[in-house]
Amino acid sequence: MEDAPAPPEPPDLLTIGRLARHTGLTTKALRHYDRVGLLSPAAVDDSTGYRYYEPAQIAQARLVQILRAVDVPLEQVRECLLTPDDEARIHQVLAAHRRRLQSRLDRVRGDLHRVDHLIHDGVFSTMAQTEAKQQTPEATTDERRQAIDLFNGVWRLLEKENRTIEDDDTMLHMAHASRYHWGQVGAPVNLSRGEWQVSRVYSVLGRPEPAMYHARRGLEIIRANGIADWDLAFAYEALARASAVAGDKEQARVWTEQALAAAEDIADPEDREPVITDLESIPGQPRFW
Amino acid sequence: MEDAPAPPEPPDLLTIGRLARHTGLTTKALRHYDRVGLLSPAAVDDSTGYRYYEPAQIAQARLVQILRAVDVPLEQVRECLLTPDDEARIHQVLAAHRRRLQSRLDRVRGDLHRVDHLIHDGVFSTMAQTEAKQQTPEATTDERRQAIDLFNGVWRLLEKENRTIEDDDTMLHMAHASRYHWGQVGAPVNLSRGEWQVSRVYSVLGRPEPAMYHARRGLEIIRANGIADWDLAFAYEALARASAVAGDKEQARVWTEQALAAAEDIADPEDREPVITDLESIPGQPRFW
DNA sequence: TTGCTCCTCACGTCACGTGAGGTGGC
DNA sequence: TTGCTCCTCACGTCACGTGAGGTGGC
Repeated sequence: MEDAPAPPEPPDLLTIGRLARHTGLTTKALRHYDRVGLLSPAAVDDSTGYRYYEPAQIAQARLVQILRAVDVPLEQVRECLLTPDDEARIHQVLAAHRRRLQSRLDRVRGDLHRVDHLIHDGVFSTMAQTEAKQQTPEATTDERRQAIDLFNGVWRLLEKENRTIEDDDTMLHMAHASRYHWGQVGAPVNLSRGEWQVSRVYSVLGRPEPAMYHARRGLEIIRANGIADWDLAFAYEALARASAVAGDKEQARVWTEQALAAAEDIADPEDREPVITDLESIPGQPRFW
Repeated sequence: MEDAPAPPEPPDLLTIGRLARHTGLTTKALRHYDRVGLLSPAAVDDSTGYRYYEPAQIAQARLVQILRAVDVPLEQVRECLLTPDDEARIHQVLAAHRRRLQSRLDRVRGDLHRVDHLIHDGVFSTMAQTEAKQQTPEATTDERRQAIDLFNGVWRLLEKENRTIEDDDTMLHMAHASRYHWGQVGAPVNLSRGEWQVSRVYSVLGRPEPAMYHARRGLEIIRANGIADWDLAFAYEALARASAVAGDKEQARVWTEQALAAAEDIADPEDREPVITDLESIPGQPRFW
């Protein structure tokens, strides 16, 4: 009574193609999962090499599909399969993956902005600038160079997808080191930006107390020196983010409004966008942190 | 009078390490560029294998660094080096790369949203839904399934980074096909979403006339059927985007305001964010298109 | 002798996709 | 006989990074 020719399969077992159709995975992918031991068939025909899967494996394969569809790395998927039906474990994996994706997003967004600048200013004038910087390594003091390099290094780490705990240490101290060197050679605006970055690092690391502290210091420096425009908007952004990390949604909202208001006063409209974009990455839902 | 021990180098030529320091590239990267013939040293010492670069190559290497820093593929970098000082060519490459990055951004953003939903709703309830869908393939008509699959297929192509002209063709016709099948079996809301997607495809392909046409049709269907909420906001978004593609900044601004106003009325606040985010990817600067 | 720069392989990365070439049963 | 599903290698992807093991001149 079957309308399709029955493959030579034991009853109730699925061939690789059937499982593929049940799950939205490709047969190539399923063979790959077998090879790497992520999801192996319940039985294999010795003579033909045909793979046969149990019906219970459909759920597992489907879980793999769902996780891979949002690009969870195979190793993390493996962890989810090891402790089946462990919603808490999966939740952890997803939370970690969310952070990974956020870093990726920041990175791509950064690339996009820089490409826009290259298009806008032209590559050769950008090159001329870099050249000027690098040809006079003595003109800018070593310490200034160091402050800049450290600042950029922190950015790179913030955008790194798989930071180890050691990376976090490095990033943390590096941010302080950059701020320190700015303290030796920088203008007030450099100090406030240094405080901003230190605050950002603490927010990303989920430590509201220091995040809030340095965000406040940044704002104080800005006010004391009559700095406005872009830097002011970002000072409020830091406060909003730190508040969100602290779980204070109400305060986060208030500071976000302030940041948006300050963004309105930014002279160059093209400079407004980064503020808005950045504000968006503030976790509205503290449960993700 | 030199303070560093002079490497055994012909006068005025740079060793690989020096060039690296001049450009911010690593020596590993420079050796790689040599291997693949992207940037080869002017001279190589036969006995030691030492690479020596001409001072004129500093500018080339620096260009490579700048482009790679924003992740321009090596093949595109190669094109920029072939016609030196060709700012127009570089501009083209950068414009193409901007599109690539935009696709990447959309993709990561999509993953992030889906992860949020998985975290919010739980993986198992998501699986239960998928199961329900797939277990009753006869319950939903084939045509409905086709409309959905085509719709999703268009999304995948929109997020693809290196669309060929054939991909563009496929995407275009696929969007119309999806809309057609919805026309056979869908509710008005499906039709409006179909029109929205068709409009989006034309916008992405830089064709304002049809983009505008289908955006308008989408809005008409929505109004005729009293549809509101999210769909209404996106209808305005499509009009804003199409206007931007047409180069009409003023109209784009007006429709964007409308979209934002409509977003305010969306019941679930979590559903507001996608609208805002999407509005942001509208090119404010038509020169990029 | 120690340091520093330079060299060449060979392999790893990440998750499969793409053939080539062939089998087995309806 | 034709179609369809299934199989196993082997190689490619992208841009380098990571050792291992060694050289050459101050």
